[in-house]
Amino acid sequence: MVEPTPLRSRRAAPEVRQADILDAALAEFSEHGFEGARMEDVARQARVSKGTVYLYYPTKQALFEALIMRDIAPRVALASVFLKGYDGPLEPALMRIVEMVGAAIASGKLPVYPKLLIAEAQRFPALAAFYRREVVGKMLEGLTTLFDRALARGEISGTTGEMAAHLFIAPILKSVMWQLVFAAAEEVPFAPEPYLKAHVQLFLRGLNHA
Amino acid sequence: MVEPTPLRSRRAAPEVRQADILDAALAEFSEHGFEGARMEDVARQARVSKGTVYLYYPTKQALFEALIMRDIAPRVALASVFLKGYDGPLEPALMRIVEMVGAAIASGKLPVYPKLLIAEAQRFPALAAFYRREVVGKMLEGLTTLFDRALARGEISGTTGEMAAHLFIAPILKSVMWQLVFAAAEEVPFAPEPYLKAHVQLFLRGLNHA
Amino acid sequence: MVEPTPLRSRRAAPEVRQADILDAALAEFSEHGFEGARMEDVARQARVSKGTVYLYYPTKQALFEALIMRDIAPRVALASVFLKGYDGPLEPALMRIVEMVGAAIASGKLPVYPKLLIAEAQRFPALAAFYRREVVGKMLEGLTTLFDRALARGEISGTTGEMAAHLFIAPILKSVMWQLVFAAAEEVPFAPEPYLKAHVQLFLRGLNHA
Amino acid sequence: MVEPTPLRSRRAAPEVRQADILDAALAEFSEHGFEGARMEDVARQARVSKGTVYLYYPTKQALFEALIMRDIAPRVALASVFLKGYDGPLEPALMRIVEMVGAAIASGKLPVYPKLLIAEAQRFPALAAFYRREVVGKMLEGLTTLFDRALARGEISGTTGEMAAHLFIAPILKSVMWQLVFAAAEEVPFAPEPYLKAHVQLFLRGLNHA
DNA sequence: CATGAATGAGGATTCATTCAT
DNA sequence: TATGAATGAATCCTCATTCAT
Repeated sequence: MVEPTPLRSRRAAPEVRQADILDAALAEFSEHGFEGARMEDVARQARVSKGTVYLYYPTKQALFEALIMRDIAPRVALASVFLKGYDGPLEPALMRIVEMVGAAIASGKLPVYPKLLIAEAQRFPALAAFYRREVVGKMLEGLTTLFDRALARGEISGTTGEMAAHLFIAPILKSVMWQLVFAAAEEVPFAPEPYLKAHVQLFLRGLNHA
Repeated sequence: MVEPTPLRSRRAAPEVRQADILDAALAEFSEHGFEGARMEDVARQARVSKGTVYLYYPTKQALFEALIMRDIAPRVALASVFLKGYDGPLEPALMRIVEMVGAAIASGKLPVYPKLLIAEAQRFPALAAFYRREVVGKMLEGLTTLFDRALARGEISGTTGEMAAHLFIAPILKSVMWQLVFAAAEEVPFAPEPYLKAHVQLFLRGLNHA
Repeated sequence: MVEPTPLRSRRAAPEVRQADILDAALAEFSEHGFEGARMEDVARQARVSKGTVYLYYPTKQALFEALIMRDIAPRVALASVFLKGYDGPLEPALMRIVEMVGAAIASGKLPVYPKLLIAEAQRFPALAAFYRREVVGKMLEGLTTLFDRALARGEISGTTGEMAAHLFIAPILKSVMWQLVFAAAEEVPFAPEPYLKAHVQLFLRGLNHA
Repeated sequence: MVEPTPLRSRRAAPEVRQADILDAALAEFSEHGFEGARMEDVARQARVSKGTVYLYYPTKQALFEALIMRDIAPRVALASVFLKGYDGPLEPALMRIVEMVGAAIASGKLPVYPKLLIAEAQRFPALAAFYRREVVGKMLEGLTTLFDRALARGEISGTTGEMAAHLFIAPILKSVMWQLVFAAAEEVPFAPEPYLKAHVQLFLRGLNHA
């Protein structure tokens, strides 16, 4: 007598469902943090039942980790390939990087992963370690290679490639955090693009850029 | 029905109790974040009963806010006085600042407030606004004054005081976050002192420091 | 972390569970009043878990209101139909009414709603208004119709139908309250039947009943 | 160093304090019922400390009982003396009674004891018994005497004095409850005076009043 | 595979009562 | 006597997780 009215065609491919679930999880974790996110809301937003979420991800923590894994690996791979393959002059590369970050911030599609990681690192040391190794590590490696080559070419001088990499990313991190934390509280929003471009210029000058 | 077993002499000065409670709250919020912290644990760590915590702070959120307020006001005042009163050469001032940050990181007594703020900003917009205005704003003001004077003296050039202030703090923020997020995950801990000193030197060179 | 021990077969019809829960709520509210009733006890008595109660009734107040609604609507409808459809002589109708009340009191199955309403009216003005309108109002309407017809027939005289209705119910209310309040305190229980029958006779004589 | 600023002269006579406390208790119990009333609010309203309340009344229940005792004894005594001493014609006496009740209702100073009793009788059987015996019992005794004398005089007939007493008070009880429960919910407030006067007339006619 | 009703441990908050001062 | 800070048992409600269907 009861006629179930599936909200979607009864069988979407499992990959599709998993993607929906992770999308929903991203939205919920972003908005409420790990503790604050409710599995029920994830399920509803993914248009599946609570049980289905548990079918693919046995715990809330597993869902969180899967989310991080999914979204980060391809981006890191892309960036890493770009950085390691690049052998041109430094300035355009750095400019391109900060332009991408600036555009991401401006578009409002800023990934909330850094914020989530900062907030939840203590709760999930394994996750922090993973992020440190696979994300931050890979990115720093790529940047270090970039700067090492520039040093070898004599394009810059006065530090090591690794140090340069660490120094270079600091204002990027600051811009991202600023946006994530203070966006709502700022009367006059702090524009990241001019800031990041000034950073590149000052940074290169500091490195005796030819 | 109630059989009280005083955990300590019935009368410590209320200020002492409040301080104990806030200390305990700092520890618990730092370790578990806002959601994860349990009022019961705060009470236990402060060696008072749950009821006593509520005697002074009517809600968990009020406790959180009181904590932020207590620890931040005096530090900001101190730093602000120093920065606005200072009129000497730039380099020693910047070095002193990064040395203090480096020492704080090394001592393990790093304040967790930035991390807490980043994690909870969305939940407490008012708190984020307060922090933006009273802490970050005051510090940036002080630094802006510092750089403006150096610009006026011709000690540096090529940017504005405000931009310089924003650029200067980025690696400090990165160091602090790095420590708070990755400390446990690092095989070889990233030493902040050399990094911050290199930052100052590169930064000043970038500003055409005389 | 959760180890469910189903207290009954996992699937009773939801209507059955809701009925069980409302039955349990009636018992608990009757015995302890609104504040005194514990959701846990309601759940235990309904042989479901606390969570299940909240599944159907999101708050204690919602449970209370649902309870009132469930039990009152059908009774009022029945009584109202009877009263409005009746067009015979007055005395047998009034006698039948007081006999039903007397039987309810004697059977111990006296509905506690009037008592609950009196106790909680201040806390739930909306509920009091509902009760006034849907229960008391409908009953008085029915009785008013009854007396108006008797007046029109010349069977009684000397007042209005509405006044007669209000006067007629007073001893019924008193009997019910008496039972609910003093039942346990009475050495010699006050028998409601003779009282209510005397009421009808005296009442009709007062109305110049032919 | 701390200079206590007593809210009143340090030592008011204990009787005065007790009276203040009971006044406050009446207000709080009336508004919130037994469970809902908070000892702290009673203390604040009586302008004493919580400890002082407990000095005179060891528990909340004791306070509640003391309150009932204080306010009821004298009123009952007064009414009882009046009723037992009265030997005049019935109608003026009954009219005087209903006028007093009507005035009390109209003045808004309706005593909330009946409502409190109804709400809390189950929780405090001893209190219900006391009320039944000392208040209701004494009042009914007085009324019974009144009606018995009228019967003896042949002023009325057709029932017993006790039955008449019970029947007479029903509309009074109804009026009081009506006011306490429905006052806020009524668009057109039900006026008790005409109702009660109609009651007396109909009641006496029913008793074959000469 | 998918569902969603059911579970119950957990945690924030309240408040009657105590007792050192 | 009088105070009010301190206590902690009690209770409402939430939500991650389970499992019968």
